[in-house]
Amino acid sequence: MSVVSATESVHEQAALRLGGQDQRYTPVRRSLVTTLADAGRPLSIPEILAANESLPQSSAYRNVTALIEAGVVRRVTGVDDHGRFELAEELAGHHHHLACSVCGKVEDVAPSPRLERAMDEAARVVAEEQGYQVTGHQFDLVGTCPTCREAARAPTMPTARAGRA
Amino acid sequence: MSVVSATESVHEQAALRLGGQDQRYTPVRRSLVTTLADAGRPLSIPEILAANESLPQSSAYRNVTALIEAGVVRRVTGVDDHGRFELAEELAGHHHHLACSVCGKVEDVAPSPRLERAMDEAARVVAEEQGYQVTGHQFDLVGTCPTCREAARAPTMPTARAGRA
DNA sequence: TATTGTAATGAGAACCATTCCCATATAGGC
DNA sequence: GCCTATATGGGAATGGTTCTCATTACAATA
Repeated sequence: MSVVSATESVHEQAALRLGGQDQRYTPVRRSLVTTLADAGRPLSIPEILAANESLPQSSAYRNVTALIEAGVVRRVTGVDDHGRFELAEELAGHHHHLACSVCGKVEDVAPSPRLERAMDEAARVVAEEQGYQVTGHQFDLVGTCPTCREAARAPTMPTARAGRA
Repeated sequence: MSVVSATESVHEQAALRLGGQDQRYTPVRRSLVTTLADAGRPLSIPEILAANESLPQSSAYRNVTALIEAGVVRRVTGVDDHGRFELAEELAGHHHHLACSVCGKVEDVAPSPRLERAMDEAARVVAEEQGYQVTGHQFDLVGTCPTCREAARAPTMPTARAGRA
């Protein structure tokens, strides 16, 4: 559960975890990990494709899934139609998210000790009361990013959707 | 921002909010609100349809969207492929969620004052540091529900998906 | 270095939750 | 009752994600 921060160690960890499942750390997978590490925030598949010109969509989806199964990458639920992906906490460190409800962009937020303590306590209480085995938590802030606040004059309003997450 | 708890008031509020947008509080919409109020946890469209035998899927989606636009219903992002819906906080009260990562079911969790204070503080800090206008927060616990823990012997493992939220 | 088995790749088809379309039905206001 | 606007519901369309399959790259072994 130790947090590894140097970029090289991220690749080592990824190779190790894939190897543990008889899977290879191929160039495509390495570039995916690099892209996610460099971004420092959860990326959607379109964002990943934009950062990797020649990467086919099907390879992006397939390899992101492979990395999830190996525990290298984690799926993040955002506010728009796209799933977003980031390095697993063991590789990128524990943190939270700040999502823009207008454009869907998601930023990383550093956790505070006080908040973490309060959340752990809440998890304990709930585990007891409802009989769940609590494995993790997610704290997301929702707001409007500076860019979208700026653009708020031009009436490009956020659309209410029943739709996909 | 006052919390209305009696079921009748929920309908009054719903009618009021729809009326404010020149929309009608029709029988279909009333039954949707009743279903969500009775459930006491966020429901997916399939769950809503199961509770309303004769309701066409298209009407469920269309009216959930109408209720979202009127501020009666809120969309919740869960851990599986389905969007989930619950009454807006002004109607159902502020609370958090506990999602089962195996079957996707979501339960409501009562908030604790200490946790709320910590989260508000976190929101303030982030608003300052990143220039966002923070409009809300979401705290979700993830775990395994008693049913799925029981079933964990039979190897019906949760599937890793890049997929839809 | 040829061989062989296994996993990865990429193009496109398939899938399916969600949205859109349109003809019909219903609710209020006159 | 009539008129107009909104709601309904069946089904088609949309589009993000997943699946299929023929091909290619890799690793180990001889």
